[in-house]
Amino acid sequence: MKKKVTLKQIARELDVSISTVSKSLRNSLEIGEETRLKVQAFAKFYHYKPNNIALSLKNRKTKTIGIIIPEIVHYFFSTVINGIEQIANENGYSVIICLSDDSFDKEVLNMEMLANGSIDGFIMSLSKETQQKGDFHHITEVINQGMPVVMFDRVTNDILCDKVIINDELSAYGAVQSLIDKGRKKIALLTTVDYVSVGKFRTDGYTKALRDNGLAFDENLIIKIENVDNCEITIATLLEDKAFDAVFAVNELFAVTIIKIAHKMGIKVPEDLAVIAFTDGIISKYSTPTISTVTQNGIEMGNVAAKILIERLESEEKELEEYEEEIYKTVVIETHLIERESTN
Amino acid sequence: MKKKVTLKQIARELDVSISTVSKSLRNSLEIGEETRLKVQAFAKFYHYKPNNIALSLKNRKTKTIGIIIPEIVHYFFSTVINGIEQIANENGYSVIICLSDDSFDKEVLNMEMLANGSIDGFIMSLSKETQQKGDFHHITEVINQGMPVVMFDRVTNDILCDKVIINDELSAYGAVQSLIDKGRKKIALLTTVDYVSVGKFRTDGYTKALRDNGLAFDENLIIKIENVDNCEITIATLLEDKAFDAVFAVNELFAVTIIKIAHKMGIKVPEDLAVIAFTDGIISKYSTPTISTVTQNGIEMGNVAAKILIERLESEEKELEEYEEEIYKTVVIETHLIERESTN
DNA sequence: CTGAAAGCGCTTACAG
DNA sequence: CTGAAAGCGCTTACAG
Repeated sequence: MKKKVTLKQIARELDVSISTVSKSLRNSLEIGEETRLKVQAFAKFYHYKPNNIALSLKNRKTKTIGIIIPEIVHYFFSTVINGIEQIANENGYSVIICLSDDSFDKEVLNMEMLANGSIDGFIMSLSKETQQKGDFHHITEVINQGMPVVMFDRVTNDILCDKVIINDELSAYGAVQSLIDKGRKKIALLTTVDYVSVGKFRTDGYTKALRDNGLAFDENLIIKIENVDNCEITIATLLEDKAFDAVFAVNELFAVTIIKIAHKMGIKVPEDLAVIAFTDGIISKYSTPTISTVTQNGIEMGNVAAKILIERLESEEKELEEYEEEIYKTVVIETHLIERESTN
Repeated sequence: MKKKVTLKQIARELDVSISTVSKSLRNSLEIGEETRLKVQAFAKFYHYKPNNIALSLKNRKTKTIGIIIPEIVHYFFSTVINGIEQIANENGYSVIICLSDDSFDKEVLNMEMLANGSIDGFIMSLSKETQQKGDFHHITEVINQGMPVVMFDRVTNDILCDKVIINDELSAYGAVQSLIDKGRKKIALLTTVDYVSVGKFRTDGYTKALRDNGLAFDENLIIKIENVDNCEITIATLLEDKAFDAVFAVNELFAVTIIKIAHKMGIKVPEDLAVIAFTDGIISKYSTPTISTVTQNGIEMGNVAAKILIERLESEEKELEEYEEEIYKTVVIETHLIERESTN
């Protein structure tokens, strides 16, 4: 068990000062070539690597990014993490991930934990509960301390910071329009209870598309699902009545659920019922029939979020404390429609 | 922009020494009550929180766990992370996650990066490439430095450390047996090229189940898939010949693929073809028909892995360097069969 | 060309 | 009861 070697040990071993070792390893020309090479050879032999923690303390930056997301077992979020990780690694950053489990308290706790020096900046997506409460003090606080925050997907207008989002309303509009273009007239909306920002915007897009196309808006065709495992009867009743010939689901889980119910009832998708879903994931790709979706490019969201954060981090170094007004940007990532079997 | 407050600032403000502040905040009875309360009140008011990095450096432990996995966009691994995170948080640890992308080089890089003081111990699952190469020097090195490693799922016998696995062979055996119990005679195996340890074990279980039941082993019924997007013809040909009436797939992606091909050809699942898959995930649950699977309880694997690691971390503190032989354990997590529509 | 000193933010054994 | 000192592992401005 050979413990990691430190500058101190190398110094003692080689009978020089710690400063000399440090400078040699950083290739300072202050140090004579002979000594420098000797130290470097020795360090290499013992696999010397500087201690990250010591560097962090000294430099007052950790070269790590904190990510806080509601859920990791969720294709979209995993995808975003992938995107962040990619850019982070390219720039010599690590990522430390905390899950809020959609709980306000966990989100606060995790942020406080990470904010105490462990990371240089945050990339986060709000928990449902946080959106519900509308309490963002923990985020304000972190920002006030000078730690940059980039929000993605589930963001809020109440916080001034960089944001990476998609245009939920417009994308929903496009999805519904595509159904209309295929001649569907009675389009239902399968949505959640609406305190989550994105759910609301998607509903808005749906409503607008109907209106712009002169289609009647029918309150009864807005189906709010609280619990997926428990919505079969409601949906079955509506299907029974042939109340609609197409459905726009705000997520793929809802989409596959209605497809399965329809299947059981002998209703054919897409012939009798066209289905389109928001958020492209694993389910849509492998469902039978495969499901048309609006893709949220998670990788790209992650990439962009990481780039913005890192840029801010690195620029801070120079213009330290220049009191120009902070100018935050909101980047809108393009979505697009993937047409699959469910809309034929 | 009020930067985080430090002990030093509090000390200056209150005109006492840094030591006094530190002790007061840690409630040392060395300090007089009056001073202690005064300091505490002040600290509270300014939201003082100790700097994690400084603590890490001082204590020579970071209270964070490094996780290295091949892929995060993969239900099983996300699930394990969830399990780890849960236990970690309960014990005041954070997790820092790195992805190897199934690349040996990235795995090595990430390990070296984290090993330089950023974390106290590893939980990891080997990348495919690492398993292929059989090169584990990076892991040995970390262990030699005294940093505990817990491996899960994709492990190797070449490294002595704690492990959390399932019994792949036995579980595969069980899955195949269940098909036999339902009267299936010609059972195909849908598998990968076999350098990944678990793939091999699952194949062994398949073979053994056939043998124990006196069923003929037919080389032609072992279908090795290199690329899922590209296997349709092979499978279709075999299906055409009615070469088999059941299939055991080593993952759910293969299972859903064969179901879709069968569906196209008018072959009924489960009537004409029963399908069972290894690893329960999102796809199996929402496929049509839903797919019977062997579940790998990722949450539990994560829980157990985290518990083992933390226990080792905390026990190290006491018996520091007691040179008793390290005794490593391998925990086998129970799997079980979830019967769904695909095996009726 | 080399090294002692100060410092990043903290803790703790030791003096007083 | 309070504080100065040493130290975790490093870097760098400053002496010599």
